[in-house]
Amino acid sequence: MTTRYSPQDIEQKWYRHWMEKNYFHSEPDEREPYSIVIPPPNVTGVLHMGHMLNNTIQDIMIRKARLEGKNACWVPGTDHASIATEAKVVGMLRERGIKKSEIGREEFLKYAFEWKDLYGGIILDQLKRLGASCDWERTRFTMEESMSRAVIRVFIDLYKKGRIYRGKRMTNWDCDAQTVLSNEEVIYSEENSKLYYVRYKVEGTADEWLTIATVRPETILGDTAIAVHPEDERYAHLRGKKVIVPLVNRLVPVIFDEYVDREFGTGALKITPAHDTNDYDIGIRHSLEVIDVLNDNGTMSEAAQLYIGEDRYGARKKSVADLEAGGSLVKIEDYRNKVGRSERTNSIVEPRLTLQWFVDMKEFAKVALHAVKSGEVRFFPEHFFNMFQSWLNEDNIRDWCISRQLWWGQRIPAWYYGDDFFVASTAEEALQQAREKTGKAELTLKDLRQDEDVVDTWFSSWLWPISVFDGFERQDELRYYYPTNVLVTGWDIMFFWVARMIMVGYEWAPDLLGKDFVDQKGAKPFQDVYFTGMVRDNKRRKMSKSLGNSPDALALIDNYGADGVRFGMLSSASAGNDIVFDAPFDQETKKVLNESKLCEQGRNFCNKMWNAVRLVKGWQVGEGAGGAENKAMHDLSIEWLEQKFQQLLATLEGNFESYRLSDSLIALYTFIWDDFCSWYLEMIKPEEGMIDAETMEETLSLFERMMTVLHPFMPFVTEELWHQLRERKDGDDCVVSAYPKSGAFDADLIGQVEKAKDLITRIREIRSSNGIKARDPLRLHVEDNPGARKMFAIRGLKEMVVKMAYLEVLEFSTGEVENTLSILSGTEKYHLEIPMSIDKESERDKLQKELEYLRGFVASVEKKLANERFVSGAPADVVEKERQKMADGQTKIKILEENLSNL
RNA sequence: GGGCGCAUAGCUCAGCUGGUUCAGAGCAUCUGCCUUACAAGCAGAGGGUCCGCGGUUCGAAUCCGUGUGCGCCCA
Repeated sequence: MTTRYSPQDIEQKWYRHWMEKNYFHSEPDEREPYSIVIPPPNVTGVLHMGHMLNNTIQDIMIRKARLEGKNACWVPGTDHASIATEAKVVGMLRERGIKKSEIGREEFLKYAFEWKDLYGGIILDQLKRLGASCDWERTRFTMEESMSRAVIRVFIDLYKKGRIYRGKRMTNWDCDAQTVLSNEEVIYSEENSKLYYVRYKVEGTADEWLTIATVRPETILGDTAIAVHPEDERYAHLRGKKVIVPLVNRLVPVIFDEYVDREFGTGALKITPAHDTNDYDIGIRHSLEVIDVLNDNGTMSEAAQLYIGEDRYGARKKSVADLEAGGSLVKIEDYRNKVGRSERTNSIVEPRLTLQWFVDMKEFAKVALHAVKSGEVRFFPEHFFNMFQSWLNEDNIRDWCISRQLWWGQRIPAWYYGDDFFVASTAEEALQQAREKTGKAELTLKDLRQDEDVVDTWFSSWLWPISVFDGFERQDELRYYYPTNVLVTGWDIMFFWVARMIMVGYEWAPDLLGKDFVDQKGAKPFQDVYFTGMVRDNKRRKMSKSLGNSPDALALIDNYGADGVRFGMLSSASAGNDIVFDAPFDQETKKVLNESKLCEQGRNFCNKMWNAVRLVKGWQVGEGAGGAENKAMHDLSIEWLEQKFQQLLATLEGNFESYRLSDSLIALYTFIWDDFCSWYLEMIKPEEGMIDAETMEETLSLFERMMTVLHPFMPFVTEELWHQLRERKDGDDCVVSAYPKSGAFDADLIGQVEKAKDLITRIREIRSSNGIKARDPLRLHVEDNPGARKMFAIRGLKEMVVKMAYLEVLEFSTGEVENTLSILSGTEKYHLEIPMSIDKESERDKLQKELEYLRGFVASVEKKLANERFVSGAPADVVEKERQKMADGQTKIKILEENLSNL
């Protein structure tokens, strides 16, 4: 073995081995299932920090379950990401000189699938580098045939139930992509704009004007009212009056509505129902006309009357010029406002009325809310329920616009004939319906026209926990794996994904699986939801490709190994909290360096364990090596570490229950590095390299159990060391080893050894501060008292202290020993001989300080105990603890006082 | 404007049901060590008015109120 651990070859080797052994594959059997469905990344995606965090957590949960003997199944896959993928494919075609509009739908989809086959699997391969133990045979894709069938089935089902409808709605329109965007696909940010003050003449007056302020003067062409606040005295006299819209000379009413903010601009608001969400609502309240002045592509429509065919920005310039020329422009101010842009095309989003398909969310929201409120689905951390609730409550819930003006996706199963439409799974069925409805038997397929749009990608994803098991078509697998155990996802998609999956579970699981099943196991798609935080840079910005503030995930793996990166990601990620990733920023190149102190710590940890194996494997096993004294010390060391290991297992169990994975990893790190390497191995380390067989065996046994327990967090290094430790038979791999059962532990023994460790540390401290070499033997005298007697009665403990503190002599004494430094450890008193004269002055100072602190401490405890309300009010064990503290404190004070007077 | 969250060591964060084994970890800093596993290491050390103010309590980093600063979500 080399002196340094190098992850590169080792990680590839073991991943290949695991795959060859097919360890990650799951088939239903009689074992308890443990299932997770991956939040499917976009096919267009590449691995970023968020994925690494998220998938590391899933891998930990699934590997732990596997080690515990459960039938672990982690289903991977990707979603088709309508908008993003279509944009990529259009880009690819453009490079080849092909226009989307020229080739038609079918041809386009061929190219899209071609693109997907080429690039769509990249992120999944990257997950393998991270060590993700997905069941790759089960890899799914949301545009697969059976998953698409499920989408259509659910669409039709909901339509029949009256929960999908078609309607005109104010939607976010992307003029470049010419599609509706969901709210979540629009990014709002502050931008510099202008506020134009425009005056409208009041009808029937010679020179009375009403001035409004707007950032979008081109929409004046669509104005159908001016609104003011009903209590605004400035405008009270205008009740019942009309004003003339400039440029188009349209006569529109002055209306009174409380929505208007009197403080903003002039307190008068132009109302353009076709192009503003709030205006639309006001328009409905006041029965206003809706004039849509924009075409799909962002140019002015015929209804605008002016600038027809001109794009919206050109129209803005011209309208401003014309307003000025006509004397309607009062002034222009600089202004900062929030502007919404398309996440995909960066085009400014236009609020626009369009005919769309909607899912009625009222009932769904209630069900999802109840599922979490009742505890059937548990959130970790819990406080995310607040956000969940505020989104799903009756006042805030909005119907879900599911149509997208794209080709890449499941086409909406609706066929039009004139003003009628027919929702059906096939054109033939739709034709049948059309014939019945119209009474025209002569209708043919050619008379029908299918909706051009596709459904939102999330309409595929919300079926994921069921559809990955083909649950809408056959239930054998669903019956076994459903409900899944945990969903691990970012809180940013709580609404478009988590909530909707819950809705689907409750809506369809009872039909698919039957009442008995649901009564027993629940309809929910998952038991727990673990929300991960966002990975942010040191300025607290979300790491993203567009900001360029994210280190390259794969480069990090190259630098530190997957285990190192997993450690780094996780050690700073407590549940739900955002993590600030520590990648440094190069001021000169303005680029994030692919470096990380946290990952370095993980890499160092691997190296530490690697070297521990080197040490252990370097020992020769010899009969009776070291004699009886060593044997006693070894036995104690083993016993102590075994007890601590049990304690560790109990801690881990508790942490896992509540998804405190970061705490678990830190606990393991501390145990392995400190307890095992720094203490245990040093305790048993033989002088001459010969060790007795029993100690060797115990050490190997402990080591391999540690590897199993650490395996979920750091799978590669543990597998490698598992094999370095012993010769293994085929199939005897760490990844499928047995997770140790936790049991009781002897807290008293642990406590006694901790006391001994404290004594050793104090001796080392004295060495360090007095410049005594670590290996200069010293003489230690223990003052005889029952506590010390008890401690040193433990077989092997004295030998252990002698060895770890490099003592020449350790013996009981009754009185003071000349020229010694006194040590107070626990409530025991020791005298350490040192090979130089003692600086009594500084020693006195030190003792004095310690004494002061202790007296203060004891005084506070005494005060507490003197308080009747504490003694009677506090729990008995707390009071008892305080009494013990006081007694110990008093003993210590006595010892310190003695020491002082003896100086 | 409505809501959620955060504020603890120089930095990044733990601290789950209030009780000096609770003021902690890692990194960074300082001192001494190439001690036969590991310098990607070993042995030690220093460092905090737990954001301010008020309250509840026998007792508050922890609970409540309030102020300030920051982040996010919704409008």
